[in-house]
Amino acid sequence: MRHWLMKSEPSEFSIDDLAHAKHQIVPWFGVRNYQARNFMWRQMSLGDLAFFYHSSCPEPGIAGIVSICRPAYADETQFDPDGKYYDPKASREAPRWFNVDVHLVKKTRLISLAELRSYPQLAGMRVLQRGNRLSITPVDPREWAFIQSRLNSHDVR
DNA sequence: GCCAACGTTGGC
DNA sequence: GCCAACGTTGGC
Repeated sequence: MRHWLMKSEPSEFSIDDLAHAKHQIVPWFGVRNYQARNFMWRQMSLGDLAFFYHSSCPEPGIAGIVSICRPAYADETQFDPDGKYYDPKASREAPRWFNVDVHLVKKTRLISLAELRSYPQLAGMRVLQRGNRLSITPVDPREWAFIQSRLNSHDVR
């Protein structure tokens, strides 16, 4: 099982939106970057866990945990000529973009970007690297475990 | 709003 | 295949 971090702009789709979604399951549609697509398409498996990260907002950071509950399939939004995710080069016979479905495991306290940066144990995290823009990144098992320990601790922050 | 970093596009 | 121009991301 692998671990991931998946970014979403809360103004587009937040952890609370997921909490209120039917069955707390949504397709992770709209990814239009090949590297991120390939992670979903080629490497994500049923049961993988991911941090749900809020980006481009007043308080960026980890806001929850989700599980991958359906492996990659063609992203429906690429076929909608009226939608903002339409891709004229994609067809049903040869789809370009794929998405998984994610299921809410739990909301967590917000672990802010600043807090993540404060831990030397996380210095190698992709999401903390300068210039990182990738919306889906793998998370090292040790980094995953460390963040879990911060979520479980009763430290006041 | 600014700007650094990065990905994509398209002319050659 | 190169690379300049352009668009997007995302923190600040």
